[in-house]
Amino acid sequence: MKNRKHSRKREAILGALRSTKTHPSAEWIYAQLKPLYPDLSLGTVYRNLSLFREEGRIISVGTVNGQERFDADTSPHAHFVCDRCGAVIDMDVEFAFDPCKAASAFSEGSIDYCEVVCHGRCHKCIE
Amino acid sequence: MKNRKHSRKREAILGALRSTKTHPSAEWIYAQLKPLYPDLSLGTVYRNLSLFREEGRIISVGTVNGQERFDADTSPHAHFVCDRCGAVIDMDVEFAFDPCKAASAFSEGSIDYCEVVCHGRCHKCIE
DNA sequence: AACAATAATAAGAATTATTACTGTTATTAT
DNA sequence: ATAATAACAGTAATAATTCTTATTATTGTT
Repeated sequence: MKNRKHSRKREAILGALRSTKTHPSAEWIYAQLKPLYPDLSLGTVYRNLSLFREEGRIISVGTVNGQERFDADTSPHAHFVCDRCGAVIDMDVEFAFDPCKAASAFSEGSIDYCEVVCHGRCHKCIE
Repeated sequence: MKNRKHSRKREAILGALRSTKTHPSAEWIYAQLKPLYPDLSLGTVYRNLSLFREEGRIISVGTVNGQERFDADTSPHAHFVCDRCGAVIDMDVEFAFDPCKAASAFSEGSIDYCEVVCHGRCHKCIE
């Protein structure tokens, strides 16, 4: 969009997010990449994640335990959050509706996108 | 439930949340009550909101601009968030489904509750 | 009413996630 | 090549929330 220059680290950040389905935090991505890019700065991770989100290349899944979680899969799909361990899991459940369409009757504003987040306990935490 | 003593301030905090449909933050509730209870502490608001949530008497609507937002209406209903001004509005839209039921097929954990949040721009911000 | 037991609170320090700033480096265009 | 500027590291700053401790309020019991 803007005069954006190429950057190896930026690529790596997006790549790291795309390589996982764990919906990680900025901190997690930083920890993953730090060994590969020893002079990587946490601020760079935050800044680039913000850029990606502004561009619509990634989405925010919301905040879990005070940390924002991201997803490189921008297709509409629901998420499950384990309120005990903080895991965020994609829900392959087929929702029999599209929240955005269902909400088109909403008269108090214009809707860009919708999130569906279910909370509970994951398998590992139930046992 | 517990050995919980009665407290005027705790009542006031819940009352303040119940008195509005703006889904306020802890800070907002604090600002509302401070004139009435000059020795009210922000920490008290946070602590009691946490208690209410643990008891299921209120719900968290999520984080908007870094601040958690609360709702005293615990019945399942969707929310709209204006990404420009941060307003949180109840959606009276009748969802033609119950996310919790729709998600009962989810096999990776047990679901306690679901949230549906739509993002966009409110009327005031569109003009 | 006085009293002990203990829950609730105020105040502020501490923690933690995120953002802003500054000087340097890397990338692109000329 | 070199000039223009985006991107960066490193650090400082900010802001929301939680934690700690001494004090106060509430409740049940004399």
